Amino acid sequence: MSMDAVFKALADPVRRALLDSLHARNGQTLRELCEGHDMTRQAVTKHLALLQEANLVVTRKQGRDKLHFLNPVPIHDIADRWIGKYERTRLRALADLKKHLEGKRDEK
Amino acid sequence: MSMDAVFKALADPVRRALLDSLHARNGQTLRELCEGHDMTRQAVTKHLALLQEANLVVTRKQGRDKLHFLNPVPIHDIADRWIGKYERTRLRALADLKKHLEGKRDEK
DNA sequence: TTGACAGGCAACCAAATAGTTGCCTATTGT
DNA sequence: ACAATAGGCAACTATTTGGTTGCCTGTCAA
Repeated sequence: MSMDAVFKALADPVRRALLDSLHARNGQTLRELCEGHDMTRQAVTKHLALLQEANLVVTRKQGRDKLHFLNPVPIHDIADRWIGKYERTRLRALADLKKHLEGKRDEK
Repeated sequence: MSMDAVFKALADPVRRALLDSLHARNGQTLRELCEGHDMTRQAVTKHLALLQEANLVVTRKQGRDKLHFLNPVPIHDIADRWIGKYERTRLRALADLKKHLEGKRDEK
């Protein structure tokens, strides 16, 4: 699964709001997800398409409605594989940062 | 600190590679960070500017060199505040997803 | 069966982004 | 002093992106 698609999908505040909305209440229809967003249904559809490409959202057609479900796995993967890597050596980076700030203070 | 700037900064693979590079060796100059990227120095400068706006990278001028340091705090914050929220209810979302898949199988 | 409602598709538009080139300043080493 | 090196700034271009409008299909309910 392309991690880049997930990062790109998370980059937009509207899309994060859509995830938040599904997080609060899963299985919403397109119309429901449009509420509170000052844009057309088609614009929201496009955002949802990106979320689906990133596998963050999965859908099911039910009658004339389309239900949207949150898939937390890609977020979990990012936390695990990518952020975890930085957390592991966070203290070293912070030490470097401290040294940098001290160096800065030394100047002039 | 604007969380949006951090997400936006992380959305680009070049910028994530720059963070990885600093993660591997902190305090690199602009020229050093340019190595291995098939683009001009100015393009890399622009990427670094976004990383600095997101407070993911901090710099110090040393003579005619500019040293770049990784600041892991914003990444930590995202893991903590944003991803943590999804992790907490991950099992419920996965249960919903399972139900959704079962529902799909029932169709037709 | 027909009107209303949920959603899909495609063309189009404007703004943001990623990149370039050209030229400038500052610092270093000889 | 001066050539080489590190980096900054601004203008320009092309592509991507976020959004719109218009129209179409499918489903439900009266």
